Order: sequence, then structure tokens, then C-alpha cells
Amino acid sequence: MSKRAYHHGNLKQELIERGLEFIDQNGVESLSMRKLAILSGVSSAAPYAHFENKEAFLSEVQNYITEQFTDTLQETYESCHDRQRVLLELGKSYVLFFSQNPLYYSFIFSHGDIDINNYPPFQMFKNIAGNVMNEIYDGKIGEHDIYNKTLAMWAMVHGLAQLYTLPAFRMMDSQKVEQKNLQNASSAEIQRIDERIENILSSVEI
Amino acid sequence: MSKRAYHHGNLKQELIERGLEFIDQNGVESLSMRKLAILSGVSSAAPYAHFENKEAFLSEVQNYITEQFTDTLQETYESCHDRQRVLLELGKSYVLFFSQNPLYYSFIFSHGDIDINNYPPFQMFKNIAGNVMNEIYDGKIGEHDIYNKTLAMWAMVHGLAQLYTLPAFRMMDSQKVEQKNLQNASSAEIQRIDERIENILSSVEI
DNA sequence: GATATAATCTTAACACTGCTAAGATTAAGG
DNA sequence: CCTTAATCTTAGCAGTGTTAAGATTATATC
Repeated sequence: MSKRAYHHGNLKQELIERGLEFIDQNGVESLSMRKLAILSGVSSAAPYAHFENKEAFLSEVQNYITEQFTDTLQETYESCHDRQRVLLELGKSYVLFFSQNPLYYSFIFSHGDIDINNYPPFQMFKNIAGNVMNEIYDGKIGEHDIYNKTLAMWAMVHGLAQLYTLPAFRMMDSQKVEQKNLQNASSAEIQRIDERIENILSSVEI
Repeated sequence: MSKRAYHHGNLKQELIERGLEFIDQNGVESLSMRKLAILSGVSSAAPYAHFENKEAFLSEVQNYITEQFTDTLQETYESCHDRQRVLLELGKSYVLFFSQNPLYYSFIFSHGDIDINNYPPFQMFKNIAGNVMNEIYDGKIGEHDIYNKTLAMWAMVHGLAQLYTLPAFRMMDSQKVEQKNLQNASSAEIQRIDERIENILSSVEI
């Protein structure tokens, strides 16, 4: 008997997992179907029994990340019982998700044609933000302004997420605010970014 | 004599221009050195006399776009004499630049490792924004908060730029605010986006 | 349980890619 | 004018996505 049976048994799942890992470590640019196949101990054409083409494969990997992202936001939302802080917490969660897996960001938001209007995490953020705005500005401003403020908030958070994706920016930012630089303590860095996002977001009146 | 002389005479420049045009129309994903070479009437290996590799070529194209972007911001800044509106105008200019050439956005900001801390248009925006903030909050808030507000402003504008890059979002947004939908009148659409950005940005107190 | 069918995998091949080495052609400078 | 450097072509390598044909195995049906 050779190393593996003729049938892998779990190839589709393994390809997706290896794809995730590869993108997280190297980015999507250098990912190839053939390499993933070989890594999974299978011939270079085997993946095409499970995915129509590379694009379809990447799309499934995207969905996987999107689910993780949505779940993260959902958990943050549910565990926040202070209605005053829900947007702040959601924003921090948003930024931290991508700052912990920087290469996911460009993979999801540039290298694909996501349907922005039906993209679950965006809908979720916009819905919650809209609700919060409605509570805060109850009848004081028009529906129009509520929508504008929601968009402004979303754009700001999304922009910050991209910034904190870049190591160079993180370094510069941590120097600028003169925090104790515990470079390698990753849990400390997470907390530092957490504080930074809190400060930045609450520096504007929305 | 054949179609062209053995020496092209202006190959480097033509490749960059064709690269710009190709990215603007098709995105960087499907760009290949060979295609550009053939389009320029030259053999497929000729480009490598002018560029070390594909990455170096794309980097030069990036610089080209970056210059255009910086110039656009600069012109906007210089032609705005109302100190109260300078940030608003700069933000609109920022967003409009990429909404007019959507594929430039993902090409510049994802498919490359720009040195964010030395990236001219970012430095420019941050400097101007910082100065304006200093004027507005003259001594009333700390240097720290000024920096945070500057970052918040930049992130918001940058996030909006990405949003207005997506046709699906533009449609949805124009429906939401119930503007007259002059779909094909591109100059009208520019003005519409211009108004939208103005409204969104001025909906938050920064 | 045998057999038909469908799913999965391998091998081989095609067209395309980035890129290089070797040599041809032309421009520039002494 | 002649040397040198710049520019281009031709061939070719290794790697890519993808497909067609056929081998192997799981699944369902009688």
C-alpha cells in the first residue's frame, strides 16, 4: 500500500484549510492550485474535481474568512451590554480582527468582487450602527443625517482597519503616542491597538 | 524596411502608459508583460531591458499614479482659500480621484507594499489636516487629541474612497438619498458624489 | 453480493506566464 | 571609424491554470 489511499477522503476541506493558512502566511499572490495540491499529497489536477476553477476556490476561502469575521462581530455585539459603548466595541473588534491577520484584509477587500450591499459583516455593522444612531439622535436629526453618520462611522472604522493592517503604520503609531514598546508581546500589542482605536474613535463626535 | 525600426525609441515610456491604460480598464490581475510588449510592437522579452522584473515595472506605474494623485490634492489645496473648508475640499478631491479611476485604488493600496509613512499624498493629507486641527482647537485640546482626530479624519476619507470605488455601492447610495438618477451623465455623477462626500464628512463633528 | 454508476484521482498535454542566456542590430562616444 | 553600450529578437526553462482521457474506488441499485 502506498502512502495514501487513491481517494483522499477529505480533500476539499483540506485544500480550503491549507489555502487559509497559505494566505495568512504568504498572501494570495503566490498561492497556486498546484502547490496546494502537492502539499495535500495529491496530484496537481485533483482540486478541479472539487472547484470549478481557482476563482471559485478563492471565493470559498473568502466565505470562510467572512464567516469568522461576522462571528467575531456578533460575539462582540452580544457580549456588550453597555448600549453607550456598543459602537466603540464593535469598531475595536473590527479593526483587531484584521490587525491579527493582516493578509486577510487585502485578500478579502481587493482581490475579489464582493457584493458590498449584501456582504454580511457590513450589513451587520451598518444595521447596528444605524440603530445606535437612532437611539442617540432620537428624532433630533433626520433619517438622512442618520444614514450619513452611519456611513461616516463605517468608513472610519474600515479605514482604520486597513491602517492597522500595516506593520509600518503600527510602529509609527506606537512611537507617536509614546507607549511602552513591548514589541514581541503580541497580547500586549493587541491591547495597545485596542486602546488606540478606542481613543481615535472617541476623539470624534459622531 | 519592416513596420518599425529595430530600436523602438520610446519603449519604456510606452510600456508605462499602456500599463496605466490596461490597469484602468482591466485591473492589474490580468496584466502581463508579454501582452504589453506585443501591444507595443516589440518582442516579449524586450521590456526586461528597461525593467528588472514585473514588480519593478508595476512599481513605476504606481509612482506615476501617485504623482497624479498628489498633484490633484495639491491643486485642490492651493485653490481653496476658505480655511474653514480646506479639509472638506481635500476629502472630496481624495474620494473623487479614485471614484473616477476605481481600479487604481486596489492596484495602489493592496497590490503593493507602499511605505505608508513616507507615502507623499498621505503625508500631505496628514500635514494639512494636522495644521487645520491645530488652528481649530488652538490650545483647547492636547497634541495627542489633535493627532487622533487627524488619523480619524484620514481613515474616514480613505474608507469613503474605497466605498465610492465600488459601482454597486454608488448605486445603492444614490438610491438611498433619492437623488435624480442621471446614470450616464458622468459629470452629473461626479457632482453627485461631490455632494455626498460633503454631506457625509460634515455630518460628523471632528 | 454482483454490477452499474458516479465520484474522485492520475497522467499527459496545451496555452500562457515571468524571466534568462545568447546573439543580432543599432545608437553614442572616443 | 571603430569600440562600446544600449536595445531588441529568438529560444528556451520552469511554473501556472485548466482540460481530456483514462484509472481507481466509493455508492447505490438490483
